[in-house]
Amino acid sequence: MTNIRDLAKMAGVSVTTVSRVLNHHPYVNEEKRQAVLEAIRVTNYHKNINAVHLSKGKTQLLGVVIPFSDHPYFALLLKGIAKLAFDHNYKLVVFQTDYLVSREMEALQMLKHKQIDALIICSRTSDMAIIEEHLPYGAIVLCENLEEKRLSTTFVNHYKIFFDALVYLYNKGHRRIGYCIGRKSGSNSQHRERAYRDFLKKYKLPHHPFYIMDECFHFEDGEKVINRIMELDTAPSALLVTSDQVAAGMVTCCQNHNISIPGDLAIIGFDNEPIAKMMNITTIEIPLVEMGKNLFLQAISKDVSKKEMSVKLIERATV
Amino acid sequence: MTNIRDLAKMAGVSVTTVSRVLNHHPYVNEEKRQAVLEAIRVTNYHKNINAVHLSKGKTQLLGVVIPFSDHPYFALLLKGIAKLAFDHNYKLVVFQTDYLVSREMEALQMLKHKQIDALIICSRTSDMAIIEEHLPYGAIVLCENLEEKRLSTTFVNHYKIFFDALVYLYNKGHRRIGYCIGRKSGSNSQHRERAYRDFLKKYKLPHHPFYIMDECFHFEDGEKVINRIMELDTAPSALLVTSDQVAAGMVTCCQNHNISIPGDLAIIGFDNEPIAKMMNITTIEIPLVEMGKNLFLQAISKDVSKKEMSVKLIERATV
DNA sequence: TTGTATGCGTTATCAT
DNA sequence: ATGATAACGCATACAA
Repeated sequence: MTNIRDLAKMAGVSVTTVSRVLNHHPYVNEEKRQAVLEAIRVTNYHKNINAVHLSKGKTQLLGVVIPFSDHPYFALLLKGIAKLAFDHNYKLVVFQTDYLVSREMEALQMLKHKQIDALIICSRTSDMAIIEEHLPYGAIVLCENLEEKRLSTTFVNHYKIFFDALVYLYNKGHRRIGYCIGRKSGSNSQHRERAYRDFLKKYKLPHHPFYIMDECFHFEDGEKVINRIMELDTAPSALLVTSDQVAAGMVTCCQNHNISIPGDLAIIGFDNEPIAKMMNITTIEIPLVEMGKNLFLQAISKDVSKKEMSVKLIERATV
Repeated sequence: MTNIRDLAKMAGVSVTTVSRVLNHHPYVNEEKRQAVLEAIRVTNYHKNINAVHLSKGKTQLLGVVIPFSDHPYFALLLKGIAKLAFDHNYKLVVFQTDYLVSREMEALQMLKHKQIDALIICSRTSDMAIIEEHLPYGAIVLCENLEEKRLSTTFVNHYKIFFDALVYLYNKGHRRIGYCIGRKSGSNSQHRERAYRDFLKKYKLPHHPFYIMDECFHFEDGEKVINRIMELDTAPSALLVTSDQVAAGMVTCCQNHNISIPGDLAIIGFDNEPIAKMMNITTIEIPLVEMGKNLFLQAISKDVSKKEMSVKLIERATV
């Protein structure tokens, strides 16, 4: 494996000069430059990037933490991140956590070990205390609305979105409204729960614990939801479903069970994933690719920033 | 940023001793070990992994090339890879290529630059000549049935699968059978095309170019296929669809257009993705997660191996 | 059991 | 414009 010193010897120049032509620095005689280039050519030389990283203290590597890679929500986020990463010559190390803290810790460890320059956590599992502890080692970007002054975030206002969607359903005549979320513990879910409670209070509607369903992530989970609803004495007449995947699963399942949508059950999905368009599902569009792009920019930026993205209700056939 | 030398000074030992306790080597006095540990504790020390990489010439990083991250086929492959990567303490650098050669080259470059130890290419875009050229820099694993003796592969027998599926449809009475694939140029597609031609020949069926549709990857593409079929004078009575995503899109679209499945159109999907089960789609199960695991093992192995995985027809309601 | 010295391949500083 | 040399932080052969 030929190195920069070998090149220097071959071209009859110093390593510094070699380094200069390698990095397109000015102040190098054209003849010598050609000599170096020739040495590079004959030896089929190429840099050992690890040496560069050690010397520079940077890796051009960005960590991205997602719970699942096979979910459109995160795939679209990733798409936005990857787009800008490519443009800025960054590579991505993807951590698929399945919501396990241990996996997320792995990413944090890599930041500490300087193997990645910064870390984007699309959905956090570990405590904020742990996150903050790792802030000295590099930028950490999150997707939540947080007070913490030392880290950047890109998010949507889940409280407002949820509240508005609930009011929308109320105005359509619905009085028995439930919702499906992913994890119960996520901070986004807490905002949603607060919105739900505030909504019930404002409109003097009774609280029905069975109308709240968690662990809804994938297409298949839509089936579980419908099955559970069918067992209820008084089923909800409308559901807010925080993923079009799950909403699509519900629509499919309802067809099998001859449940009419929106007649028997109205559904509002989230994200405006491609499947929502095809299945004509009313949904709340979240600009995931744009969010991904912003996350990347925040990750490589020296400054801390907070960015709220706006969403859009797309009225289709399930309400 | 404290380093190994600082620790040595603080603990009153040599850097070698520090390195020994850091790497859990034997032959180190317990007292000194404690002294080093104490120094590590008070300084909150942690290794600079880049230095380790430079010194060792390895990174514990594995590259994975996929065209899309938001497609279940590749997501499941990735899941299998990620599972074993975690167990073996490897991290993954994911390259999402969108089938662009330039993106794939990026991955190859990283291999050349020793930033990744090996590379798994789940769907190849660049020429084999380019791939072979990079073989000296690390293991490259592919998902095709290849002769090349210097690289490992994990694959399914696309020729046989296609041929058998066509015969299956024939035996069900179908005489106008078409198929949908992703890229026309991929080597897997070539095997399929050969199977199709051989099938037509054997059963003396006419070749109808319009029965072959490419660029079918995602859910939405199912709609395109149905629209195209509806414009045909004599539409196919059955379709082999190389992704359950697309098959699901077709089923959904057919419902909107009152096209009966399997009455008007029979469909066999591929992969046995979760959506196929929910929508009751007849499909050919490919053990993607298992394939992913095998790909990983091949990537870190010193030996070259070829592994054919077997598939299973799952009969459901679309044929 | 421990330490010295050197290698890993590059970049950066400083002098000329 | 060019070069010598010192970082960068760790691993390891060899000596003791």
